[in-house]
Amino acid sequence: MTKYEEKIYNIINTSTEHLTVEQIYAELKKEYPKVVLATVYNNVNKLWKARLIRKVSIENMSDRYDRIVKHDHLICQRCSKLTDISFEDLTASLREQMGEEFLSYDLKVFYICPECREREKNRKHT
Amino acid sequence: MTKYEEKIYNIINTSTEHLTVEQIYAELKKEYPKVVLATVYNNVNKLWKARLIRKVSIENMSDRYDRIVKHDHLICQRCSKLTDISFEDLTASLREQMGEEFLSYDLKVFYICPECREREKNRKHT
DNA sequence: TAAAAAAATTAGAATAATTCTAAAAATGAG
DNA sequence: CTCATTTTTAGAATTATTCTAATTTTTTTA
Repeated sequence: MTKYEEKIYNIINTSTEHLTVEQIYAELKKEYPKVVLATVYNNVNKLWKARLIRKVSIENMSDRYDRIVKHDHLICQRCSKLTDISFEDLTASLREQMGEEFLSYDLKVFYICPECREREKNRKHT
Repeated sequence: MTKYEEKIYNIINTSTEHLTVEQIYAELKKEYPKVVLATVYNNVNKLWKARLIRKVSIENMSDRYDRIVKHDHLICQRCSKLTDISFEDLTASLREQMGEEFLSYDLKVFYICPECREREKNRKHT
């Protein structure tokens, strides 16, 4: 692992958020001010291909990078806020339904977050 | 519904594939050669906001548009081929796990398609 | 139905996201 | 240390998408 690769890996793994390439770039610059955006692209792709990080694609948002530890995602349909959550593991059920071909799955659950819910409730009253 | 909106809606709903904006544009041009790409963007966004079509985002692929009818997606980890599939409905289980806040979910299942499986098997033998 | 208002479409510029290329720098093996 | 390999850099190129303002089409209404 090169120094940038390692640092980028650490940034992603210690963050509680789901970072975009731009955010990783901003973070990386604090330690290495001369680094260039293409380096971030190169390294996140390398890490992703090596399955050391996860890429999260959501409609109308740029890709985000996340720890590999298995978990699901909760997305607010109003503000697009993205939160980690763990639902009951579906592996057994999916393997049963589709056999040995099964590799992995990605589950996104949509809801309206408490903040947006509150905001909408207030709007209705006025 | 405007003529373009309707036609785009029909293209998406009668296709067995998962179309990109470019593919919809190409198809639409057959009937309306003067149409412009921005019109496709305008209309798919309008349809998507009205929840009349579905947007499918997968890592490293441009967004695709799909019929709204509830189904899951199967994605080959080798060739990225995207297929429709229906797994056991998770609504009840998710509602039980997270309560009334639950709105909907999106499940993607990864596997290696028969063609890629075959190709890899052959490669191993040589 | 004609004129006015509203909505949709167009062309093309602008922006954003990502990849590519070739040169320079860093690393590593012998 | 020296040559070969890998990584990084800078910036151009490409792709995807949005925006703007003018034009066209559709709808409303007097």
